[in-house]
Parts: sequence; C-alpha cells; structure tokens
Amino acid sequence: MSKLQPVRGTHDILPDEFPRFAHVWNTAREVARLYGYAEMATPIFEFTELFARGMGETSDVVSKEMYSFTDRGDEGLTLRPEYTAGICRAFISNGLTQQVPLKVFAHGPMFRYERPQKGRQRQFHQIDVEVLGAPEPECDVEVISLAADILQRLGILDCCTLSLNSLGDPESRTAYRKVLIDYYSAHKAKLSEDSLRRLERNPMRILDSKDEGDKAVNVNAPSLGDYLNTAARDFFAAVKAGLEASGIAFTVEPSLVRGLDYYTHTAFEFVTTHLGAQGTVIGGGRYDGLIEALGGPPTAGIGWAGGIERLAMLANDPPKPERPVAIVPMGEAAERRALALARELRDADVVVELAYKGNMKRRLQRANKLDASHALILGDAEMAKGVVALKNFDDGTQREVAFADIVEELTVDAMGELADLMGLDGIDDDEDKR
RNA sequence: GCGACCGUAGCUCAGUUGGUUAGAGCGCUAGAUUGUGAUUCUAGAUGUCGCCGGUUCAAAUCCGGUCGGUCGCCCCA
Repeated sequence: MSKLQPVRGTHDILPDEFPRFAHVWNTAREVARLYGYAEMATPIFEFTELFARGMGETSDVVSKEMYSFTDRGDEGLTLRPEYTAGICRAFISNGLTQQVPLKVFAHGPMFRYERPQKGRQRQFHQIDVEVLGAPEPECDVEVISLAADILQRLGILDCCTLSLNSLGDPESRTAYRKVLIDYYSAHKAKLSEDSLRRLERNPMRILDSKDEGDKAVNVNAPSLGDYLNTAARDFFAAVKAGLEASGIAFTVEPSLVRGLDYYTHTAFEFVTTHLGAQGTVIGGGRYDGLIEALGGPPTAGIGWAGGIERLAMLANDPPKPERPVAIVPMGEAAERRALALARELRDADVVVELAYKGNMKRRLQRANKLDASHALILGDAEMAKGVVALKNFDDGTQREVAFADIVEELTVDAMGELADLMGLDGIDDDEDKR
C-alpha cells in the first residue's frame, strides 16, 4: 500500500491495449450470437459456500486460491474464481429451470490468489459459455465447435490443438478411481511428493505428472478408457463422431483430467505451445451433477472458459479505430461556429476532435498526433466566405468547402477509405505472437 | 507456498577494477515561420540510481534485509 502501485497480480488495461481485449470478447460475443447463445452476467462475488460446494473442497482453487473475505454483515463472501458456479446459481435462484436448454455467453473478471507469471494473474478475465439442461452429446460438439470458431476468427486456431478425453459417468469414474488408488498405493515408494499428495486429493492428476519417477509408474497404470461403462463409451463415441463430422481436429488425451471435481464425461482443452508454461487457452467440459449438488433439480450442464489475456496475446490485431476529423477554429466567432459544426458531423457519425488550444501550428500538431484524416480550418477569412479549409493529412492537399457541403464531403471520403482498407486486409505483421 | 533472474528519466537501455556536476535514444516542452501537421535544424526540462541498513575517505557499483517485477514449479483460463 505504500506506493501508488496496483495490487500484485492486477493490471491496468490502458487505452492503447484495450482494443486487443475488446476484440476478443466482441468476437466471442458475435460467434456466440450466431450459435443462438444469449449474453448474461452474474455478480463478481458470491457466498463462499457456493464455490466451495460447486468446485469441491479439495480442489486447488478452493483450498488455496480463493479471494475470500467477511463483509460488514459477517457474511463469508468470495470473489468469483470462475463463472460456472455463479451461472448455475443464477439458473436456480431465478427459476430458469423451466427454460432449458439455457444457452449463455458471458465475460468478465475472475480472481484467484496465485503467484503471477506469464499468462497468469490474480485478476484475469474470461469469456465463458454454458449450456444448462442439454444432456445430449450433440451439445458437447456444439459447444466445442463454438470455441473453435472463435479461435478461428481470432486467427489462432492454427496454433492450437484440441485435447479431448472422457471422464466417464459417475459410475465409471468411481470404479476407475478405486482401481487407480489401489494401483498407486502399491507403488507409493516410487511416487514424488506432489503425487503422494495428489493420491489423497485427486489421484487422476498423477497421470499428468511431469516427474520422471511418476512417469515410469504411469506406464503400467490402469487406463480410464478401459473402465468406461457402455453408456459412457457410447457417449464419448458420439462426441468424437460429431467433431469429425464438423471437421474439427482433436487428439484423445487420456491424461487430460481437469482440476474441478464436478466434471463428468467430456473434458477438453485448446492448448497452444506459444504461451510458455500456461498453454491452455480454452478449457471446459461436462458437469451433469453440479446443479443438483448445488440444490437444484437434476440438470445436465456443459461449458468452457477462455482466458482473455491469453487469447489477446495470440490474436490478430484488432480492427483499426476510425480516424477522427479535427476542427481547427481560430478566433472566437470561429470557435462558436466550430461547436455547431462538430455536432453536425457527429450526428452524421463522423469522429470529431476539436483543437482549441495554442496557435494554429500547435493545433495541427495535436490533430496529427491524434491520427486525424483531415483538418477543418476555420478562421476569419473562411468565416467571411462561408467555407472551411479542408486539409487532407495524408497528401497535404487543402481546398475550400462550403459549410453546407462539409458533412457530405467527409462522409463520402470515409467510404472511400473503408474500401481501401478492405482491399488491404490480410496484413499481419504481428511478430511477437509466436 | 517453493525456486531462478531482474529493479538507473514517461519508455528502451548504457554507466569500466567502487572515484568528482549520473548519460544516450525515443518521447515531452519551446524556437527556426504572428494562418499550416508529419519530415529537418536548434535549444530546454526531466532522476529519492526501488526502499532500509552495513562496509568504505568515497557506493548506482560491494554485502545483508525488504518491497516490487519477470519467468518457472504446483495448479489453472
């Protein structure tokens, strides 16, 4: 608190970089709309109990990463570490159980108390998609396809791979879990310290260990695929077939487990190698038991979340902002006339900056710095003639335009520029994204 | 929670084996033109050298601590 510093793990998004972030959620929102998903939002904090129950007391997020506090009314509250629990709560609280399937898109800040590193912050932002009340495998396919389309539009699908796995239904999963615990318990001596802890909490995690000793033990570990019952096996087959039919490439990754307790059946991740240690860009899965566990009616659920910071680091450059027109009035009468002119242009959707400080040189400098396409110079001489001097900043030319023609002149010009831009698309000089 | 590396101007960085007023580029301000930007030229301003303590005649430089950052482990978006 001593200096004027942001809290560790938080970052300002300054005007220069904001468009990169907005581009991610605007793109996601647009694709979600095409899939028939409605946008919604829930509060950024909830009762601690919601996350504890929803994500599982033993999950890392709940056991060590929650931003929890007590408010003045002695309520235990927590800044949301993920979106799913909040949306499920809203589904139950608002009696939306009659409106299934509920297909929603959301985005906003999440909070986890972790040590910051590349692609990981304490306040970060996610785009999020959830479908409640749709137990069919076709829905898994739809949700994954939606994610792939967003990645495609952001220009990063090609540098991502889709990992897919089935965690089975509860029956298969408990059966497998038991076998797995027996197996690892018999090899305790060879396991790393981390994995001994995982054995207590989430034994399936050991399958994903990077420790060499663990890897050796894993070679002969029982495989979850062998323990799926017929229903779970059929479900997984249907999801894979649907993805193939949609032309979405994937790799089945038996070690893909996911940290949260509520997952069942499909689990998936879009992963990139371009982001250092945090390669997961979008991750999610099916959670058919969650709503019931939270106190709602038995309701299927599936969804995913994508890290906006991570996506923004990889995405194409956002569309360039529209260039302003700068009005440069000299003298009191001209300044008054300029105010009216500015309104007229803005009514016609032209971006207008008024340059009202300093001598003309300074005003033009400022206009140039704002990347103005034109300056409208309005001094005594122009006022007398009822014209403005229209200066084009790109070629330096200047000509007089009557007051009455200014709006038309500038809106026609803007159309021409738009056409130019569209002729030049596909340019991508962003080198730091690999 | 653990580990490694790093803190000098708004930004990117230089600063020799400890030695006198701590530098450059970019940016910023002003002028070369009292009504013309970007290009050019000239001038100017900018710093608690992260902070606290120690060693020394002398510390941006060496030592200890602390705070902050970056990257990695765990885990995740």
